[in-house]
Order: sequence, then structure tokens, then C-alpha cells
Amino acid sequence: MRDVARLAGVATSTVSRALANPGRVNETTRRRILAAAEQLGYVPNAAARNLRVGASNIVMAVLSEPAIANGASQIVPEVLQTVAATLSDSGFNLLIAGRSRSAATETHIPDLAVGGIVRGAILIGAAEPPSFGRRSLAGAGIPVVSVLQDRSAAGIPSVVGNDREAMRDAVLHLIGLGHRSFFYIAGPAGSYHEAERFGGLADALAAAGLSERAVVRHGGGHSFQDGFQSGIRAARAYLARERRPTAAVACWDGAAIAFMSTVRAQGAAVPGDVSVLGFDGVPVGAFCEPPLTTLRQPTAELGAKAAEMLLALLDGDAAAPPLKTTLPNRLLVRGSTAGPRNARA
Amino acid sequence: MRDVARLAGVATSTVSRALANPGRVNETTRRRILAAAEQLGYVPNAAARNLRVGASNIVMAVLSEPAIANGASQIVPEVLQTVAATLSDSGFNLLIAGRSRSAATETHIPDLAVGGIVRGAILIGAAEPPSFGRRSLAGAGIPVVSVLQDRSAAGIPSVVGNDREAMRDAVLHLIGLGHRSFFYIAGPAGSYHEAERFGGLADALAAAGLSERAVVRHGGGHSFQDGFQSGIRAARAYLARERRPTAAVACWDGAAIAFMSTVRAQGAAVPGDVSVLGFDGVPVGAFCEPPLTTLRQPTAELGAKAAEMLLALLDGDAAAPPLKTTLPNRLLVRGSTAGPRNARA
DNA sequence: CTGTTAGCGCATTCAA
DNA sequence: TTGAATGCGCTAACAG
Repeated sequence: MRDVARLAGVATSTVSRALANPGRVNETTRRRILAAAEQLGYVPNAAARNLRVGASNIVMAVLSEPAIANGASQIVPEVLQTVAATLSDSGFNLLIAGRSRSAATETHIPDLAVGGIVRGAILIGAAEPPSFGRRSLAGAGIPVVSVLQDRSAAGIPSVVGNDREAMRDAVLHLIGLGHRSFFYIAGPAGSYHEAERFGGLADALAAAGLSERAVVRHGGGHSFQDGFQSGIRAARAYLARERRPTAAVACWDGAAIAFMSTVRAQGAAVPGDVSVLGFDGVPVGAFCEPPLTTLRQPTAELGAKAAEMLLALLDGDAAAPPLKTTLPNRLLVRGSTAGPRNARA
Repeated sequence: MRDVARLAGVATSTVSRALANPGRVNETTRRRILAAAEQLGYVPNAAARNLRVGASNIVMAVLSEPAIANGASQIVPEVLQTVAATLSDSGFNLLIAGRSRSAATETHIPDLAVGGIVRGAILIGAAEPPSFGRRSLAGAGIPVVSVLQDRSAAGIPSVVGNDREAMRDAVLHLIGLGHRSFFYIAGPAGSYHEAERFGGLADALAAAGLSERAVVRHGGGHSFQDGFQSGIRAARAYLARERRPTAAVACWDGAAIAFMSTVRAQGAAVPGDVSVLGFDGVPVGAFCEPPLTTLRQPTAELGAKAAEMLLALLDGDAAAPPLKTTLPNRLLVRGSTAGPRNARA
């Protein structure tokens, strides 16, 4: 920068101003400075700027345990992608703070915040609370937004899908087709999505005047399970039943896909013997046999919305963002659902 | 830090030493300093450290155009995940530098390097050259490693799968089953993987003494296409043919899955009428109808290896890394491939 | 509108 | 082994 100043025949502070506040400097000198900077291939030192300003232009994405890739689900990567793109368009960079294997390096997540490296954080579908040791992310004093998981109760603005309502409506659709008995394939116990989606199923049963016993719940252990594996195990349990429900509802597409594949391999027809409903809307569902009926999460919108909210927070917008923003999931009716065979009886 | 020094009754320089070079300071004073730091909840300011040292502990991942999520492929997210985990275990953070939508913010990718924000870069399967405008990443003087794509010709250490050999062997397997005519579903024209994989197919034909005309090549336009879409289009083209090859080989699993689903919907049997071979080894392939035979990329190993190489480079290891490291893909033979029907004739 | 000055928090010289 | 002093590159007061 000193070199640029020298070449342009001005002081370094003028260079700084010319680059940052185009308005506060004479147009001709500004041109001269820009030319000099161009000629010298000058690139501002971000570290120095961060130190001086006391803030960086990096935002941290805190991912959930199963992390970036998991089963068939591309939900997290899809959200991540829009978040990155949205931030990037505003000149922010995205730092991935996956939970590491060693607990020792875990601490560094909140440290990044108080250490001045990151300016804000976006929690993506993490099941764990955003606090580590005695230090909490929230306590670091940086803006935080959550997406895919509702943390509004903790005071964190959250952007989520209407999982509960969407699931309720989808199950009501199945009930409308004539189904009266359900097999539910649970996600990880205690997870937000699991609670919401099973809740939606329960809501639908209640709304239709069915007993809670109309649903058999399978899985939902505390240990994390790959989506496909849980689908396979669920299929085995389903096939072993004396009386098989006519519809299976999965918490994830991955489980639904593996369930479908497994029961068909054992001779059960889908949707003839059992209708299957997934959740997430992964693209590959359209190419399953039969194509999977599912609820598509608006991943791009979720990511964009969350990023925008964080950007607003970073801009110090006066208006506090709503604590909970809900975007609709969309029901994609495909071949894996139909009326039960004996519905016509 | 001044507060810590004061509380411990030492100079700030001693605090700095105590925290960085545990050996170069008296054990008792070190304890005192650590206690003080603990008590005050001191976290070093990373920006200041970066400025002073002239290097950060952030590594940048440059992703390819289709970016993080794409079709059925979780290759990039899987690699990204291991890369992030490996770096994290060594105290490095990962910054995502996806290509942004506006060309204006594109420049900032190499700028991150020369601006002192990032200390190294890892190119993940990007089709574009790692240079933007007149500035190139390579010219920024930071260590760079490429994974999923061979850039050794550009002097960049690369970690890749043995796509060509793996494809050759897989096709030889098909030839061994009796196939003599092939339908190839191409990936994006000019892409590294497309070239390697089609090359492997050609190698196999040559090795088996078959003519180049034993393969019909479909697709491979320059415009980027979603993997599923290209599979659907390929299926239409395949079905429209007078004489249909007995085996279809896809550059990606996504295309293979969509191809399989589409031809089956039109009455063609898999593998009865046509065997299908994919590439990537996405987990969902096991649950397709029929389960997809494919070549699995060693994503975790690729990511870990690339990250380790970058770490070695950052540590200033004397030994230059090999320019090209090749890890084996693994053939997963499943239900989508079998001998052609008339092979028995 | 522009130049001078000071200091962000840290690591590292050089003395002691 | 420790303290004092210096400067990394930049921005923001304050003067001019």
C-alpha cells in the first residue's frame, strides 16, 4: 500500500480512502490511485484490515454431527451451497466448522468467534447445542442464525420448513386414499426433525379421528444410524409383523428408499401391499422403483433466507429478525403411494 | 493479553511465549500465566496473529462449477467432509470458495490467497483452471493441491482415482460376460473424468480386440447437464436405436440410475435387455431396481490424502510430494449387469 | 480534499 | 529466563 501511495504521489491514508470510500476523495486522485494499485497488482492485506477494524468478512457454518454428506440426503450440501452463494454475493466467505473427531479441537469453534476470525455463524441442522465447554457460541457476541432446525426457543433466529404441517397434510392425503394403519420409520431419537415429523403424523391421525394405535413406530434409537440402514432394519421389522400396516411413512427419504427396496425384494408390492412416503425430496427419489412419493424441503430457499437474515444482522439492521421463519415443504405425489388394495372392499 | 500479563505479573511478551513456546519459559511462571489466561477467559486474537506472522491457519477449498451438491453424486461433499476433518485435526480451518454467480466477486478467490487470509488451497474436482483474470491461484505463492482431478501437468500435486484403469477393467468384465456392443453415456465434454472414463472404455475395447465402433457414444455436450437429465436423454436415444447395444456404461451413477429407470419404464429389462454400469459408487445405487453395478470412488481416502499432502506442504516439508497420487476405485458388481441374453446362443 | 499520526494485538528481536 | 521496544498493514481521528 505504501508503494501504491508513493507511485500515486499521495499518502497511504488517501489510498485507503480511495479504495474504501470512493466518495470521500477527489475523482482525479482516485483514478491515479486506482491506476497505481492496478499497475502494482496491489491486494489489500485482509489480516491487517481485520485487526484494525476488529471484524472479518468470514461467516462460519456449523454443521451437524453426520456432517456434510449422509445417506441419500443432500439436504445439508444443498443448503450449504445456497448459503455460500448468497454470502459470496455480499462479499462474505464461508468457513466450515464441522465438529472434529478429537474433543481437543472442539473448543476452537467458539474460539473462532471470539478470536475475531469469524463475524457471524450459521447453524445448519445441527442436533447439538451450539456451545462447547464453558464457552458458548451465543456468548461470543456474534450474530447467529439457525437453519433446518428451530432454535427460536434459545433466542436464535431460525429458518425451517413446516415439517409438522406438511407431514400432517401428506398423511391426511394417505388417509384420504383409504389407509387406516401406518408404519412409521423414525429418525434419530430426540432430533428436531424426528419430533416434528412424527408429530405431524400424530396430528393427522388425530384430525382424522384415528387412534394413536393406528401407527406402529419403528427405530429411533439414540445412536446415530445411516438412513439406508434404518430403512433396511425397518423393512425387516415390517415384514416380520403379523398384521402389516398398509402405509409406511419415513422420517427420511434414505430410509424410505431402502425400506421400499428391501420389502420389494421380499415379495411385497409397492404400492400394492404397502404405500411408502418419504421426506426430504432428494432428486434420486424420482428414479426409484416405484418413484417415491415424498415431501420436498425447500433447501435453496431455506439457505438463501438464512444467509440473508445473517447478512441483515451483520449490517446491523435495526429491525430484529423474526425468531422463526417457516417455509413450506411441497408434497410430490409419485408412484409409491396409492390406495390400499382392500380399500375397495 | 495485556490483562493476562498484568494478572500474572509478567510482560506481554512472556505471555506470548508461554502460550506458543512452552519450552522457552520457566515452568512456574508458565503455570501462573496459564492460570491467569484461564481465569480471564483469554482467547488470542487470530487476526493480530495472522498479521504479525503473515500467515493464517485457514485453508481454502475451491469447488467446481456444479459445486457442492449435484444430482445423485455425493462425491464432492464426501471428499469435502474428509478434507475438513483432516485439516481440523491439525488445527486448520476450511474456507469454502465456491464460484459465485457474479463475475465481480470471482476475483476474490485468488485475492484471499495473496490477501493473507488463506494459507493454502485445495482444488476439489473443479473443471476450470484455478486462475481468474490475470491473477492465478498458483501465482499467489501458496501451496495448492488438487483432488479428484489430475492437474499434475500444471505442476499441481494431484490425488485422483485410477478412473481409466478401473473403467477398463470393469468393461473387460462386461466383455467377459459376453457383451460386444456398448452404449456410452458421456459426462460434460472436456471434463477430466469424462476423458478418463471414456478412455478406459476405449482401452478395454482395444484390449479385447474390438473395433471402436463397438461403442455408441451419447451426450457430452459442452453445456453442463444434470446427471439425471443426461441419463433420461440417453435412455430416449438408446430406445430409439434400431440395434440396441447390450450394455450401457455411464460416466456417472446419476446418469446410470436415470437411464435404467427410464428404459425400464419403456419396457426394456435390466439386465436382461441391457446391462448398466455406473461410476462413482453412490450409496443409493444399492437400492435401485436392479441394484446398480458401479465403480466406487475412494472419496474418504482421496480427501484425507489430499489434505495430508497439503498439511505437509504447509509444514514446509522438505520432500516435494509426488505430482500424482492414484488411489484405486473398486468395482461393485450388483444386479444391473449380467451376460447378454443371446450370449448363450 | 488530503497528510500526519496513532494504534488495533500479537510475535519477535535485542538487552538485561 | 524475562522485559522493553518495534513493526506487521491498515483505518480512523484529527489537522491542515
